[in-house]
Amino acid sequence: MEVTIGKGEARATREKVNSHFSDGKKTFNCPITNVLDRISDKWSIHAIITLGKADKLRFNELMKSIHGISQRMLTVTLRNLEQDGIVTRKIFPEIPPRVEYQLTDLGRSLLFQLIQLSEWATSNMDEIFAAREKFGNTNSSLPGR
Amino acid sequence: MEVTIGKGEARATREKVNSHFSDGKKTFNCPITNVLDRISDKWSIHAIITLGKADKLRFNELMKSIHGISQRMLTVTLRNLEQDGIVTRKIFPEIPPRVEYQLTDLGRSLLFQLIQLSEWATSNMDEIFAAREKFGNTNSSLPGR
DNA sequence: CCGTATCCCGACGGATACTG
DNA sequence: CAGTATCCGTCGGGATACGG
Repeated sequence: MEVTIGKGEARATREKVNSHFSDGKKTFNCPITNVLDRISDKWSIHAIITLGKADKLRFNELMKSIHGISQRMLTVTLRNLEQDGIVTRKIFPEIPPRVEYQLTDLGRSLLFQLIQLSEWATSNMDEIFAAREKFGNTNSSLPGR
Repeated sequence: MEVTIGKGEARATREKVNSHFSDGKKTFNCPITNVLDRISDKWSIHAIITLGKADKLRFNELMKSIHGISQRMLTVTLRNLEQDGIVTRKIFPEIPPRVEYQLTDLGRSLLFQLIQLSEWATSNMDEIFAAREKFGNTNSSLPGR
């Protein structure tokens, strides 16, 4: 068992959560709805982490690095991230054209959070797969989404 | 500016990312694709954090706490979380029936990550809204998804 | 090379009605 | 109370073709 949060810490954790979400106003203008839903699409996390691995990347380099993404979705994803101030888009007026994408400071601070999340996912993947199989279902990997 | 990662730390961060993602096998059996995509749906994060706030919750209590969720989607979301070993579902054979949902240890360790993410979102929401407006678009809050 | 413009399908998820 | 069952609209996102 990889989980390190003991039974006794459950209450403390709950209090910590409450202290950050009990405000009615914040619930209305919800950070999850307004911010996290934006990066919960199919490709944003991949794009951010890929950019985090390499500093600057060109469009085609991103295409090759993010396995399975289409040209259209890469464009859409990058535009959203740019709009949210998470990546910058620098155009070099050359022929053939070159465009470099790079995380902003804001983007890198988000990257830091996503790394944590990914590490969690990596550490607990086996346990989750086991749980899925135990549940009675067949194919545990490659869920439809 | 809320961002605390300095320019000089960018390289160090990149190395840290690489050390966790450079393995070809892990990229193939990708933790993001296999685990995070699962909780990237419309309601999972809300459900997990809501359960984190209250220890045990009944079905209707979750309905009331998660603003806007439908009966169907709450059921679907909880089943997925249960299947992944993130929540437990305890049925009390009474009349009227009672069902209590609670985070598992695995769920609470995930909750911890999601809190961090939410805190990030809360801290940087203003900056993101500002970036969205600056981009030239109108409504910055309440994106369609 | 780096996109945009269309077309289109499949799923996500809401609304509603019904059951143990 | 805690769900299922069904219907159905919306839109995320893939494939393809074209443009600067």
